[in-house]
Amino acid sequence: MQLKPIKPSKISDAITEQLKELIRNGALKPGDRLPAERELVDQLGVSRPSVREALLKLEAKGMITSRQGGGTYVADVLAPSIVNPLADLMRDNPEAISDVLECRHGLEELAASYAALRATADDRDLIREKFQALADANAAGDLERSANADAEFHMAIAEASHNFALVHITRSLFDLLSTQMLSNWERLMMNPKTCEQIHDQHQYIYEAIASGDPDMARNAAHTHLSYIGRSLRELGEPGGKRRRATAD
Amino acid sequence: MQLKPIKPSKISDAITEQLKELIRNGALKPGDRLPAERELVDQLGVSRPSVREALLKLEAKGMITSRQGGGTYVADVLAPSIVNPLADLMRDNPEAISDVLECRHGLEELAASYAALRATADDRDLIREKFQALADANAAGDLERSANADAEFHMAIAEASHNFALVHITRSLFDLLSTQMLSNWERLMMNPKTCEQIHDQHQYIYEAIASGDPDMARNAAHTHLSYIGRSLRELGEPGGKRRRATAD
DNA sequence: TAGTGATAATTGGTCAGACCATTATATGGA
DNA sequence: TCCATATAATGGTCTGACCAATTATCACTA
Repeated sequence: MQLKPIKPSKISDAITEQLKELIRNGALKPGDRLPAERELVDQLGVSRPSVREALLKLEAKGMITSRQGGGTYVADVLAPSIVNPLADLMRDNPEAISDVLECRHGLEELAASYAALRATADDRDLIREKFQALADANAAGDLERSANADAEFHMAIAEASHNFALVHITRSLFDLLSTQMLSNWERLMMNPKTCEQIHDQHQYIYEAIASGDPDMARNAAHTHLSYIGRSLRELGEPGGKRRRATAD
Repeated sequence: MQLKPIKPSKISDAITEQLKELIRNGALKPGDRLPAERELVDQLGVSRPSVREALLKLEAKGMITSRQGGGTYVADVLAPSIVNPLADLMRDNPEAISDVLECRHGLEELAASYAALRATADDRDLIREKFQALADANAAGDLERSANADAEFHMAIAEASHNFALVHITRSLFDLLSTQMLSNWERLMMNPKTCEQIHDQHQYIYEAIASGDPDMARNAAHTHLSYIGRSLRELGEPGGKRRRATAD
């Protein structure tokens, strides 16, 4: 059974809650200026470190911003509030992004292999449908639509693996990379030859799954994904190679 | 055009970045204890409030947790977003356990392949060490110790892949399956012949990684894990086969 | 009068040192 | 050996001060 902590009694938490409530109910609107720290100290009857802790937490959540000498202001709600710690960990860190990408690709090979073994007729129809939608979007030159179609194509394969965990993790990694994916896709699709090759690779994957050959499906997925990885590296890091083993 | 702030120079931000990097590259693993605040003060040459600010930010993001008198510990950033839903799924749906196992095995093959490519001399030493510890525990007949050693052996391989996403997800799945693993291990080890074969397979994996051949490492891992999966199915579901494609 | 520049007040950022509350560890006795 | 107590370690809070950046003020000039 889940019990609440007896004492959540950190002073700064109480202050944080109070301020969050003010922002929630509209007493503090985006752009409003908060009272100065020393003023809050007087009003709340606590010390300045406690007030600062509370403000720091809100700032870490992106709800307020502070400028030295300027004051503290309620952040614009329209601003993207990144609360996902993992996304934060990956931001400004291309290496971490490629790690996640690499991981996802490994899972997709696995999914392709199991999909070949376990896909039902309905699964195969759905994959074929997504493949067709992707080809159409590509032909139409609609980059955003084709990027989404690509994601749906690969997710359909994951679902055809009939492995709950695989589907879930794959989807999580997709979400994690969602911000990156469109730009990656755009860079890849700039080259018509690359575009054509990717189309062929998708078709091979589909055909391997449809024919029920797990090894062929895995190889097709591997070929496709290593091609994508290679292309992205060439585009993104001209002359630069991964150098992970020297990190320590 | 997007310009960077001229001075992001808050001291605590620098500390935060440094700690995040340590978490990213695995120097600080989930569950690890951070140095005490006063010790960080000495090491970094800054004041305690600055250190506290940095820690508070990380805590607000959910990357660490602090207990008064206890210390500060690294949380697992992937666990909440990916593993918690899986834990729920497994509780409601025991069938999902084999899915998670299957998924983990796929990730381990991937890890073995990348470990062969990227393992440093230190990595290889650690893997060898864990392999030896596993063999010793096995010889001593200590089931619990050998089950733990097995987990550590496979985690050492994951870490040698130098892919932080792979390490985190693998660790999370290990934790998720930890309750199952001991009983599985006990069932497997009841048969001396199985025990011996598993030892040989572990050795092949280690040798493949040490020789730096990714395909061989992947195959060795695949052989090992499919053997485990097969053995468990034979032991656990006598006469019963997976029947996944009918699940929907 | 309107604009401009220097000056002062305000405000967040940082520091030092101290004490308290809680937890972990070592110590000692049964 | 085991358990209770004493001790140390650690995060939480506080006071007070000074620094750095910003903003507001106001006198001065064109």
